Amino acid sequence: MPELPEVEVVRRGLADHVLDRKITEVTVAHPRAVRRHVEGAADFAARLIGRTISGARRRGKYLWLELDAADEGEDAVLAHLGMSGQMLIAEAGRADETHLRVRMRFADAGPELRFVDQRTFGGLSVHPLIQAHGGGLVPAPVAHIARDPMDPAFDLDEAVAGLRRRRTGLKRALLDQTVVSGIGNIYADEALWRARLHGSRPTEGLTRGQGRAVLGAAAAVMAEALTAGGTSFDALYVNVNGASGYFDRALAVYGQADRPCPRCGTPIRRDPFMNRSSYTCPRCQPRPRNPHP
DNA sequence: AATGAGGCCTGGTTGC
DNA sequence: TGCAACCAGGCCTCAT
Repeated sequence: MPELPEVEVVRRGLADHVLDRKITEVTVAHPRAVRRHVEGAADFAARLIGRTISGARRRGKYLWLELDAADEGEDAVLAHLGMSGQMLIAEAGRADETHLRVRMRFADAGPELRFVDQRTFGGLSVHPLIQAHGGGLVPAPVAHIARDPMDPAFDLDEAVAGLRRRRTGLKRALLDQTVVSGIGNIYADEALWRARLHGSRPTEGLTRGQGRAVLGAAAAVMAEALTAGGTSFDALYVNVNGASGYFDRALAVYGQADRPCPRCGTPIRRDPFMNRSSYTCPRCQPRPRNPHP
């Protein structure tokens, strides 16, 4: 499940393999993969052919490749990996993946870029770069996405204030990409556990200290995941596929139902949450008396 | 305006 | 054994 650390690993891989390369051929194998490019697959391809990739950027879970320049109004290829999306660098001639959705070939005839996505929640599209609401030059659909904790311009106190302005449960607020971006279900649960807070705690009752604790924990756990994920892929495998090495060893609560809490030994509990699951330690993270539903 | 629920997807797993 | 139900979950759309 690509969240911020996984997407950052992909971004770094793309920066290593596709920068300064000129696109000469684009194939869209599945129209759904470019559904957010409203002008259609043919237009998507036409806008890329002849362009040179000049930057690999990321905000939260969104990733984009700048084309030719990084000025306002210039285009970028926006990628969202969704649940199962992968960006792969593949030697030309290697067999197609079962769920290959988009292929890009380059003028240098070197390795091609493939977007592979089993569940097609993700996709690619081309957009002009605009000023984001919170600052920075981003593709238009990313304008409403908040800065993430790894952004040098991330403002922790502003993010805490954003959390406390919400009228909802803390975990819902953490997953809301307009308050702070990059956090998904896995790192939300890990951050809440580290901060010893329950996700159904109402945001309006959150102290500034608690807000800093949970966002600080989110930044820390994602930084650790990035370190782990950044070491476990070979040169041509851009996607680390969920930081597989990290998942096994370092997750304290996510997916650990009935296993002992690493801090106190109490069995971790799994509860339904928004058509998915939340994992908590019932002792370290007691449910508040006034839980947000 | 802000919040929350539903829907989109497919392969692996679980249960009858 | 075979098949159906369930599960993973980010994000967009729509309703309240």
